[in-house]
Amino acid sequence: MPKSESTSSTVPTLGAAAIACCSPLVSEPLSADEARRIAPVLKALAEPVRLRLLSLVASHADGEACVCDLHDAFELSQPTISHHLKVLHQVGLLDRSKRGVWVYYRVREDTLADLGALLAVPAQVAAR
Amino acid sequence: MPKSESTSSTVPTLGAAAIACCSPLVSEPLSADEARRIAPVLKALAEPVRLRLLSLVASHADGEACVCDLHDAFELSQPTISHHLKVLHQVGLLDRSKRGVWVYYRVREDTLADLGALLAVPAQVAAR
DNA sequence: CGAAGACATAGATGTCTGTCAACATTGACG
DNA sequence: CGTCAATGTTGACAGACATCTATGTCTTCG
Repeated sequence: MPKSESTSSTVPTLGAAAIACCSPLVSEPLSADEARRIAPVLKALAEPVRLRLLSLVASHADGEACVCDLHDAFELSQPTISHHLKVLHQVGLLDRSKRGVWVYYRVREDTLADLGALLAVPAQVAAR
Repeated sequence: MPKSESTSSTVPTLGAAAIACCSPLVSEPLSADEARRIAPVLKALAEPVRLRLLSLVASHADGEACVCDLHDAFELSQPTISHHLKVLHQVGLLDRSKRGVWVYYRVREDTLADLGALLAVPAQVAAR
């Protein structure tokens, strides 16, 4: 019986739930707590290799990619790639699912979209 | 005669120009160069204090705030706030303008909006 | 069972970074 | 001109982080 992983719920305080609550950055001052919750998600993205990893996963066929595919795209050791994927997973930007020997990663579009909305500039603010 | 600063052009390789070129993260794989250009901007944002600083500046009256206002909102030394503001300025997220003794910072909405667009999930991708 | 392959974890190491204290700079004002 | 107030700069230091090698854990397959 194939184990149906539930690693996604390992870090319940991060991910989309940490961001969806907040109004856009430029609309009202962010509280210290909100900033502390959101910063790790941005920090996970703020690394060239992880940015490319996320982008690669998202644009891969079927929206998911296994570690081997991703590893081949970089000149980095497999543990390093694994480490970066873990970081992206921990903050809720990537979903993991193990099928057979392979582990597939998929972009959590809700988290990414929430981040995008947080950074977006609402029309009434832009017309300043 | 009040000096009209041009500190904005100190780091021409960063800011909005570094991001506006790229299609959304999830649309196609990011090149290594694009990732290298974009990551510093995200890294500047990926810090709780800087997140709050940007948010504070944006929601301040007239969209700008002087260092003294910002400093008062944190329990950090003035040099530390100054350092964070410099980081945000260097990547093109904040504009500086000195008027008399005070230095006013203002959010560069173009850079921020470009970042938001980069992270946004286009409709055709979301409908997967 | 045993070997091989895919991925994760652990420990080590060099580099980056957030913070502060001390000092420098600049403009207002008596 | 001299003092004060608002910012920026420098140097130092502790903690965080990206990367590697070595090793561990599963899963498949002969």
